Parts: sequence; C-alpha cells; structure tokens
Amino acid sequence: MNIKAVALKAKVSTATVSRTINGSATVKPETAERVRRAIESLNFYPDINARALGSGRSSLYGLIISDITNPFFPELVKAFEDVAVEHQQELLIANTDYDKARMETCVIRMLQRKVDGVAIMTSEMDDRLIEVFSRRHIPLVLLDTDVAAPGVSSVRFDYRIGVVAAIDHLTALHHRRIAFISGPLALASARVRATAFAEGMAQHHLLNRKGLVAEGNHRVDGGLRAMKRILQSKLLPTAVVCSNDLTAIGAISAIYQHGLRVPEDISVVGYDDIQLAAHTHPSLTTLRLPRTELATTAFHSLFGKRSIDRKPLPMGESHVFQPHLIIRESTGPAAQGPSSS
Amino acid sequence: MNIKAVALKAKVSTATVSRTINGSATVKPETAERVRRAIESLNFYPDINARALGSGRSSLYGLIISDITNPFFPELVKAFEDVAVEHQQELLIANTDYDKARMETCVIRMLQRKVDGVAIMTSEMDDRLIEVFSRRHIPLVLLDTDVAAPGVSSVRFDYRIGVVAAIDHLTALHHRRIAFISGPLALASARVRATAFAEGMAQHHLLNRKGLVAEGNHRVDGGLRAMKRILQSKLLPTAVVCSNDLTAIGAISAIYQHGLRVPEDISVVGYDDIQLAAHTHPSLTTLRLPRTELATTAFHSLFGKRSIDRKPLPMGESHVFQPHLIIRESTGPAAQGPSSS
DNA sequence: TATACAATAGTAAGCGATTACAATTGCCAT
DNA sequence: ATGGCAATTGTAATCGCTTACTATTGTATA
Repeated sequence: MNIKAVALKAKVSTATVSRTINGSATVKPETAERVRRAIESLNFYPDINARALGSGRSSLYGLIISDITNPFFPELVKAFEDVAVEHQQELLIANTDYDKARMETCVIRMLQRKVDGVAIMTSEMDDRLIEVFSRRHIPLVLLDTDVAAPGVSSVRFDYRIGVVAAIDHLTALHHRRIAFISGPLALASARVRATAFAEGMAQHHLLNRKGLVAEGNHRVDGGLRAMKRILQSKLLPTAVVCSNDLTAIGAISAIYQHGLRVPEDISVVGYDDIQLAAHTHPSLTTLRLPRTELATTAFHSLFGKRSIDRKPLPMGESHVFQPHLIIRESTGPAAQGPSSS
Repeated sequence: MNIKAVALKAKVSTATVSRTINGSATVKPETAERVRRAIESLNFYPDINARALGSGRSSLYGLIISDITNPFFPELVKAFEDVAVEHQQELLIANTDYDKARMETCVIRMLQRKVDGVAIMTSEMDDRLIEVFSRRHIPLVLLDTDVAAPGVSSVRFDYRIGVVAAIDHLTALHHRRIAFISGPLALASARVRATAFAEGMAQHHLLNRKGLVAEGNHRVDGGLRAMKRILQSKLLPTAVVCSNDLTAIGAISAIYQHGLRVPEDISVVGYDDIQLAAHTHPSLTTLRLPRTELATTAFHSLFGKRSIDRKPLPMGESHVFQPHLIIRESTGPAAQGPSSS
C-alpha cells in the first residue's frame, strides 16, 4: 500500500496524490476529491519515514525532561503532546535523569531522528549542546534559561513574583519568621527559586535567618529531612515556604512528627501546584505554575520556526509566565506566642 | 553529512559503510576499523528515517497508556524507555485519555510511524484495533488482557493474590468488616480488581456486604466520595481496601473528615504502591505492582519478535506478575467494639 | 489569429540509507 | 594450469514520498 496504488486508483500521478495529501493549492478541487476518495477506500496512510526523507521534515519534536516520575512533568508532557498531536506532529520524549551523559545521548537521539525542534525542560543544558542544535538550524526552546541566539527561545516563570505573593499572603496573616526549604542547589532550576525567596524576603524587609533556610532535594524525603533540621532551631518559624510541592508534603510530615500542627502551629506553602496538592492533609496552599500554557507556548515557538530547508533561523523570543497563589488549608494565621520545641 | 561522505573518506563503497554500521560479519576487521575512524572523525550519525525506509524497520516502539498524569504510569514509561534506549530503540508515547476516538488516532499514528511493536498499557483496547496490528504482523503486548493470537503477548498482574494477601494481613489483625472501593467499573482494569476482591473475600469466607462496596474513579476525589458513602452505613467497616493508591488517599481524607483516625479506627490498604504511598500520613499499606519488571518484560517480548521482513509472527506468550504486600502505617489492629457513626 | 499567462497535472530526480547480486581476489585441490 | 569456493567489496536497485521542472490545457489580451 503506497502512494502509487492510490495514484493508480485515482487515475492521476503520484505527484498529484502527494500534493493532495499536503493540501497544495494547485490541485483542482474535483481531482483532489477523487484522490481523497481513493485514499479513503484503500485505507492509505502515507509512510512518515519516507515523507521525512523526501521532505527533510520529520514532524517530530523532542521533549527533554529530567525525570518523568517527578509529578511536575507529566502535566507538561501531556499538554505538549496534546498540542503536538493537534498539529499532526509527533513527540519524542527523553529523560535525562539529571545526568550529563544521558543528556548527551538524548541530544544524539534527537539529531538522528531529525527532529524539527526541541523543547528542553530541564535547566541542566550546557552551551556546547545548544550549539549542536544551533549549527543545524534546529529551533530550540529552553526552560528558565535566557540565551540570545538565533532560533533559541526561552520560556520562564517569574518565580520571584510567586514568592512575593506567598510572602504577602503570609505577612497578611501576621507571619514574621518565615523559613524556606530549597531544592538541590546544584540544579539551576532550584537556585533560581532560592534566589527568588531571598529577594522576596528582602522586598518585604524580613530577615532571612540562616537557621531557617535548609536545602532539600525537591522530593518528599528531602523536604522531611530539611524541615526536621529547621525544627531544631531555638526560634521556630511560624511559616515555611517550600521550593516545590513534594518538598512541602515532606515538610508537613516532619511538622506532624514533631507534634505540631499545620496550619495552627506552622503554615506551609508549596510551589508548582501539582495535582496532588489539592488532596493532601491539609490541602496545600501553593503557587500554581501554568504548565499547560508553558507547553503550548513552547510548542508554538518551535512549530512556528520549523524550516523547510534548514535555513538560518530568526531570533528566538522570550516568554514569561506568572505563578498564581492558590490558597488552601495549609496556611492560616500566625501562631500567637513564640512556640518553641 | 551522509553515508557517501563517510565512504569517500574511508575509501570504500557506501555498502561497506552500511555493513560496518550494522555490524555485518562480512567486513574485514581492518576495513571496518578504517570506516569507524572515518565515522568518528566526521561525527556522522546515520539518518534514522532513511534507515527505516531502506530496511523496513523503524527502531520505534509504541507505548499506549491511558493518562500520563495518573501516577501509575510514569514509572512504567520510564522503565520502558530505559530498556528501549539500552537497545538503541526509541519510544513513541501516546495518551488515550480513556477515549475510544483518541485510541483510534493513537493507533493510526503508530502505523504511520511504522513502529516495530506496540505495548498497550490500557485495557480499553478493542479487538478490531488489535487486528489492525495483527494483519500487519506488528507484535503487540497487552496489559491485563489475554488474547491468543500470533504476535500478541500479554502481561498481567495477579490481582487476586494481591487482594488475598491484603485480606490475610487484615484478618490477622482481627478485621472482619472489610469495605472495598473500586475503580470506575466501566474500565476493564478496574473490574478485574473488583472481581479479585470479591473472590478474595469469598476465599476467606468473609461477607462482602453491599453497603461496604462503593465505586470510585481511581482518583483522589472519587476515593473521598466513595468513602463518605461507606461511612453512611450503620455498621462501619474496620478496614477498607482500595482499588488503587489515589483512591486510598481519598478514603483516608474522608475518614479524617469524619472525625475518625487511620489506622486506629479504620485501616486502609491501597493498591499499586506509587512513589507517594510511602510519604502520605499515615504512610500507606499497599500492594506493590512490579512495574519495572512489567515494562522490561513487555519490551523484550516485542523486541524479540521484531521481524525484518514483516513475516508472520510466532504465537505470543503470557506473563503474570505477583503483587507484593507492603505494610506501612495505614493498617493496624481492628478497633475493639463496633464503632458507629 | 497569435501570444501570454494561469491553472493543472505529469515526469523524473532526488532524499540517505539497505541489500540483492555481481565482481574481484586469493587459495586450494585437481 | 584451472575450476571451485570462500572472503571481501562494489554496483545499483530499492524503499515511498517530495518537489523542481516540464508539459498541457484553456482563456484572456492584443
């Protein structure tokens, strides 16, 4: 079953079939209709590999993420897939596992498959690899990284605004001693949030005490351990802001284990708004990152730039999305007196 | 950059280059070495599309799942990807969203990309679609479905053994009134677990009371609502088994909201052992499904059958995996007297 | 009526690999 | 010397589609 069979059946040349499939304007409507009927009746689907080979375009988009089992990503993947499929494009997903070597093989895989564009949703991307794509005129979109180069766009969240909103919310509830649990500071994405917290606190003229800042790992266990460390301090915080929701879940756990309650003794704010955040106990006040919008924008940025002939690309754009505070049950008025462990 | 350039550089024909790349035994070692050096120095990666077109094999495997945001799947996806990449194969992921129409487009996408095999990890697959693959001699592996056909293998979990293990555990703790929250019974995968519960209870000569069985939706909110319904009954259960972990999380929520405690008043058992299960409050006693093994087995079943020439396939095999009870904090001794709402 | 041009459709040369088949070489047994 | 055979390599057809280029219309214009 190939295009020739269709051509035969519709009594036209293969070129006309191809043109019909690709919606070329130079096919007479009646002819096109005949071709379409032939396609229908033969149950024909063009071979995408042949198509890619012939046209130079693969209709494939790469999506590189750190770890699909991190609940931050599935929603992103799904949104990206939805919009890609809507445009008849396909998705190639690759996990780096936060590993440089794997990142390298991911990039090679993308090249071999001749992807039409790549979205890199992990901040651990070095410049050398970016150049690999650049040189081949493959559009790129990066998360949380601003690179000014042809064909390289960026999408970012304004983490600072999010943190400020969280601190606003907490100060309105009379919180003053606010702790922070960061992600693994080896990761740029985590550093960006840590910096945002420091700046947000400064903006509110609040002290960012040493004992009240701990490093987690963006997973539940790290949040738990970090919170335990914080609970060692003489002067306990009345609220804690976490670098992501999993960390917050861990922190809540630690607080309970310490015999305190959330939010009565300590309020907790997460970051991301993963699906689960609405269903924890107490449900999590958190900063929602609009991941669907992010994915959609990222895809369009790539799709818009896909070049038929691999010619030099236009300069990329930069998009910024605002986090949005979702108030749930894990935050409440600050505890009265200074409670101590 | 193509195979011709390599051939030129290595002073051989393109055929020899191709043979070297594919590890054909008929290339003299010294020649092969020279070719490899040329490939290295030119930084050449064969075009996979051309390769697929020429050879008829795409090195692509389809993975069809219901919903990537359901935490059951990411681990599966990851394991599958890991083993695929290890074998230099690629993964094409498709979400059906539990939707027949989307399932159809997924299948078409797979066909167009000329996948070498498809793993269908959602039980909502109708026979007509299976035949589409069968006719094209594309190996298939199905989850929880036993289809005896050439090239169609199946992987299953023995849900009943899992439920029996859970009931064993609960009866050892003197539980007698055990409730069950199922998944959406419209889904075969959920029905299979519901049936397993009924059989497990029968095996233990325990009553499977009407008021103590409710239908959820395999999500947190469904578990919550279902548990609320159960808590209406005059005679409360002392334990509840859930069709999956998210349901269990919802159930725990409902129990707390009802002023009761877990496990002191009611014990809760989940199913799946998603990553989060170890980090809830209380942490979840659950039945671990070996997803990594499942994915690995599924991949090998497909990879082993990939046919060079799309010739008739051998009969598929059937694999069964045992769930394993993980005891955590959400189960404890049965409450003494009959507690009533 | 001759000419130009737009609309439509066909011819055939790629795209970059794989692979059947043919060719060359060297070695051995006759 | 010579046919046979194994080992190695080359030639060229092929996979199924795209698309530059060419050919054929029909129609409007001079």
